[in-house]
Amino acid sequence: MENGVHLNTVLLNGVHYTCGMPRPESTAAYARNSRDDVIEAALGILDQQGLPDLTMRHLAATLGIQPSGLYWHFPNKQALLAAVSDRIIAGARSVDTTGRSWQQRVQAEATALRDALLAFKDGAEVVSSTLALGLGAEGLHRRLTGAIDAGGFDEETSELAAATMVHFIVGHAFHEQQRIQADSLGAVAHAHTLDREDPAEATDRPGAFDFGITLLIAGLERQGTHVPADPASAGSQ
Amino acid sequence: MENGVHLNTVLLNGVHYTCGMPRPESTAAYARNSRDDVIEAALGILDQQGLPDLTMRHLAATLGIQPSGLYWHFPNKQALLAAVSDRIIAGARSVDTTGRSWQQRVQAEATALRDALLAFKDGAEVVSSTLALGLGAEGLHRRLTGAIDAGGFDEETSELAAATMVHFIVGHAFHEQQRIQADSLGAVAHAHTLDREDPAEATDRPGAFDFGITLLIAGLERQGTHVPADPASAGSQ
DNA sequence: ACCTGAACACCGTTCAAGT
DNA sequence: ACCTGAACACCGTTCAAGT
Repeated sequence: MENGVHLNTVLLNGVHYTCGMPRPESTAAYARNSRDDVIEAALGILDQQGLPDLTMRHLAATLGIQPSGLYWHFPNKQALLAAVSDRIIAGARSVDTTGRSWQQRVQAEATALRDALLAFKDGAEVVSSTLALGLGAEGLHRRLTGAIDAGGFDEETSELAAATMVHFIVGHAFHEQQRIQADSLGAVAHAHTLDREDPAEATDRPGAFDFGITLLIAGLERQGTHVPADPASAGSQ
Repeated sequence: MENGVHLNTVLLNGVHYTCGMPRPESTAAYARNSRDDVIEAALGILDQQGLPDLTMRHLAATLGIQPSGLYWHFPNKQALLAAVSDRIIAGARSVDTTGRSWQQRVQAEATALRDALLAFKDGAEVVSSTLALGLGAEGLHRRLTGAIDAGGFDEETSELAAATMVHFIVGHAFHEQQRIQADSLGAVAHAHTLDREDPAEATDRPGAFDFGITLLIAGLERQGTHVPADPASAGSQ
């Protein structure tokens, strides 16, 4: 793959790499990517090839640098994925609040966040791993708590309900994205092998997402503002 | 690692490997594991080392065979993990149904399933990936739909509600397990760096799980038996 | 400030062959 | 029935050094 032409090293040897100068006509021996360039390239690979192909080596090749060069921008791959996650979440469209009930607002926020996860291939999986690890992607929580707060619940209720919704939103999107991929891969292969009774198949009917969110909102409406901590729960022990 | 002593190949050369015979005193040149042995060993590694150490090579070494030997038992690693997932779910304790409301039953089933996920290190992550992929772990769905059905809901409602709960249960357990691990690793390191305001930290207070399940049950109680398909939902388009 | 070059210590999977 | 041996095509990460 190396092109045999001689590099312009003679020119480069005389450069004073005055550090402050931003992108000096890009006459450099290597790519000189910014941290943002790296994230953008990662999002590109993610969307067009998927998470399995988002390797440090592949990403580096896309940027025209060596794999080790990435470690100047990020301490490790997890940190890179956290930055990618934040970008995916930040891409969620903003919701028009004016004149809407808190229920409508929660529905709209949840849908916007789900759409953001679905906008990138394997987006839900990336965000899932990132927020399980406790890195980034707090935008999910923030927007949902904000919407629920409008219902006048106490802070604890809002946060717990938001956390419940986050798990559902991400889990549902993850599941749906995998199903899309499985369908596109095995569409022809399994086309006439359809003796369908798989319970996982029942989940993907349209409206499953809206149903879940509606269920949680209905739960909040019924609970009111009190936190259920009574021993009547048939719970853990 | 190879011990220099001579193998008992002389004895082995005379063997008629009559295929039906089960475990013939185990006088064999190699380990002769059953498929079940492999799953058991995988569960052992998972529980004591965690998912990152559950590699085909490590697993093979534990069983005393070559990595390639595993591919006689399973077509690939995903299939192995699916079998491991099924085992984890099957380990959920059974719930005493007698004289309990459907709400209590749902709570108990959900708790039993969560406990099963938490019983093995990284159990939630393994099950999460498996059921996202659409392989196995349907035990989760089955038990929850069974419990919800007792509330007299129509089949569609039961299944959608169960799917919602599955996402919450797995997501919550995943999150909690990662937090446990992060705490155990960085307990000393971050002990006096605690200027806490992380919203993810607010999630892990005890009762967050019960809250989520209670919220979903309350939602079901309010929804009754009708499926919300009216255009009043502030949903996706 | 941003990257190279080279190495280290790994992966999952295939396949012919052995017993 | 259950596994070996050897190979293929990869991984993430470190670190001294270069410009």
